[in-house]
Amino acid sequence: MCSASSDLTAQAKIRNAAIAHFARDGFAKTNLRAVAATAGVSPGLVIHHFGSKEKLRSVCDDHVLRILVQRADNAGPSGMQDLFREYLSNPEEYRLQVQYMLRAIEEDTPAAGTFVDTLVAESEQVLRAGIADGSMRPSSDVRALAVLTVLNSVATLTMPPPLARALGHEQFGPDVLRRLALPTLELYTHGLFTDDAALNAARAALDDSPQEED
Amino acid sequence: MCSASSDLTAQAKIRNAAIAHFARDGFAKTNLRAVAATAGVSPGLVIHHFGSKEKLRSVCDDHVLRILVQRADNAGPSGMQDLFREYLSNPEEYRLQVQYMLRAIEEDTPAAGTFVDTLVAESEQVLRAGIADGSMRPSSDVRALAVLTVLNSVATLTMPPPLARALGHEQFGPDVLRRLALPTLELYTHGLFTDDAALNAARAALDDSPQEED
DNA sequence: CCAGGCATTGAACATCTGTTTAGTCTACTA
DNA sequence: TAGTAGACTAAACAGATGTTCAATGCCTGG
Repeated sequence: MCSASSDLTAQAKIRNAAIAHFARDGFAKTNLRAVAATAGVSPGLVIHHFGSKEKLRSVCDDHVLRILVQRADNAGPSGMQDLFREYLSNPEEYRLQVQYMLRAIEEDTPAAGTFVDTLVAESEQVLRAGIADGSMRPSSDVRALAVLTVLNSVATLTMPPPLARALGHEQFGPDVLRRLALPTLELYTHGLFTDDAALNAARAALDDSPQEED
Repeated sequence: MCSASSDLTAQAKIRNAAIAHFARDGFAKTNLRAVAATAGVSPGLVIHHFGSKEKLRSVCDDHVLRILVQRADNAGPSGMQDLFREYLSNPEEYRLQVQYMLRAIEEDTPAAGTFVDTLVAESEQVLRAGIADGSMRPSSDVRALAVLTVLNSVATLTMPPPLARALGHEQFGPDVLRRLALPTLELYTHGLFTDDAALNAARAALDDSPQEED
């Protein structure tokens, strides 16, 4: 849509280039000269417009955050499911933003914090609704379950290359996601264990040492 | 046990310092001067003994890998369960090594690749055994399920700070692990959904777009 | 047309960091 | 005792990188 780089202001070109580089290589490994090069400007202009590499990062954070929460709001409160669906159906642009935010989560950026909070809150809301209407099983700790589902979703989208290779793919992508979809849904529908042995053992173990000892 | 740094050779002190720094800050953000400082030697000596920062990394990789697989072998082939148990019961030392290896997985190091392959293979073996003796439900894709369980386990141990904070903790640690244990076991025992709607929908969706059938 | 401000650049600067080098000290050996 | 090899250090080197600066071009308001 708005990918004609000539139409964009230099600030926007720099920001987009930075988002791409930060998403692909991470913040530390990205240097401003490379960002300036893909933006088609001089290194000095980056500083002139954004002040410093760190401020550039925070601008990118806010920009991606705003786009993602806006999309999430448009798509309705179905939690992480949307992330997957959009990831599968959408072109490069959205993948880039998701990848950027996942990087930001790893590097513990403020914007990533609010993004995660949003995801967890939505997920918890979905879980409580599902439990209320009987489509989901009650849980002993809905909050923890929400964190768990978000964690597993984020982990899937950030799947490290070694694990992707264990499935026969060079790196994570739509193919891997499709391959994992069925086992994941099977797990979420029927569970894995056929009896309560492991669960009861865990309950007993947690009762033994209810607090932390270190 | 062997933490009296005076007893160690300079090579070992440098290696241990490097492992600690790589585990805490990652490879890129770690500089040799910091490693040399915590090892109590000069920067030049690091190069003198290891040749380069990259070779130092590979030595650390192999060292940690050897320790971890040795522990895994001692504990028997119960897959990731051991990682958690040892993580919970053991002092700093083991946590450091696990953290180091998780960093290596993110950065896609050769040693991390073999470590992941070991985990996935063990996990798949455990799953097939469980399915055979009836303690686990059959899966449409055992290999993918093995990757999924390893992925979720690794994700839990590498839980990013924003998600840990969503549970009220400053960062990941034994407390968070204990908090997640019960919901995880509940999920693995009973599943989450009360009917097959989502599962059947996914099956239908995957039949619609059978991208590749390798 | 002019003046001033803004975008932009190329070069320079300062720092960080991996690495090299020359030299010192120590320990062992003949 | 003398010599040699290796551990070790301090200093310097070289490249990368974030940032600054002076200068140039461009556009706009007066």
